Amino acid sequence: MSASLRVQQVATRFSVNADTVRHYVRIGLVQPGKDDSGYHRFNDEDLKVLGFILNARELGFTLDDIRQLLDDAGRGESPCPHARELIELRLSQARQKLASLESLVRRMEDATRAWEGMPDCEPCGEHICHLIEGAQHES
Amino acid sequence: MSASLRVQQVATRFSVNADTVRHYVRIGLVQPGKDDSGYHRFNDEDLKVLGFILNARELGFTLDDIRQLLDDAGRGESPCPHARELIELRLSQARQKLASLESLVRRMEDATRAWEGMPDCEPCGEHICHLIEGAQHES
DNA sequence: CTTGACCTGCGAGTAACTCAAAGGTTTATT
DNA sequence: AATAAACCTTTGAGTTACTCGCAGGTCAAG
Repeated sequence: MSASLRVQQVATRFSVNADTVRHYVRIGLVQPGKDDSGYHRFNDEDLKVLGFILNARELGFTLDDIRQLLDDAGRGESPCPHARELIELRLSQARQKLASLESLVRRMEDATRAWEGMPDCEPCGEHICHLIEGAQHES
Repeated sequence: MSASLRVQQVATRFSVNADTVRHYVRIGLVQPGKDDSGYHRFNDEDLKVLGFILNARELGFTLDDIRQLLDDAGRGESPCPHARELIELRLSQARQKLASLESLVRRMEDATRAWEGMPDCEPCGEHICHLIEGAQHES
């Protein structure tokens, strides 16, 4: 039906960088065939796989997770149980990262607020930067 | 005054991995002297620098930022103006990352909730994993 | 004098791209 | 037809901040 596409066309269709597509090809997540001159040709199946990858990526799966899910499907098994396990893991990791990022942002905001009323320090040999070295006492 | 310390002792004092300290030495952020047998010896100055590094790291500065601040101080200039600029940059980046992480977590939570009522899919050739492929329509 | 706990420098692995180099192909223009 | 622009290929390396492993040197205790 639809003609096979080359890398740039695929990338445009999915709104991603062509190098991203090439990356997935390089690590074997998608394995498009090649035409006579050695160019990759993405058929409907390849496009489906690529769409799946991008979708899963949006849900926080790692490329390694995605490889496992594709392997499951490739072996004729349902990837769903695996997907449920993995998203639980990735979600808990994402929540941890979120919490630590939130506290980082808070520290940074506290510091910038505190620094507003402070003068720049002149090199005194005592400390390297009193703004930074003083920041540890807040919060 | 205080005796010079070796890597492991320094690491313990600052509650970090010894390899982290070695990493900072390797990339030249701290430059402790060496004793006769080639072991690094951290004197008070080195400890001050290391403390500064760890402090700045807690405030979201990158190691490259920290290198610049140390260079400023090493040239006898006040690192403070630089520190104010850099933290503004890093804070805005952190906020962006936070926002995208928040939306990721939301997507993941939405997906897991939606998946609770859905059966695992049997391989049908139509899709790879309907859980994941169906997720794009939510939110 | 051997064991164990330290230390050294160096190379490589992590995640997911992104960029560049060197060269081949196709398409459009002159 | 010649040439230039816009593709494509493979491969290697750079990004961040460690972390681990290796091969081998050093030092204190039993």
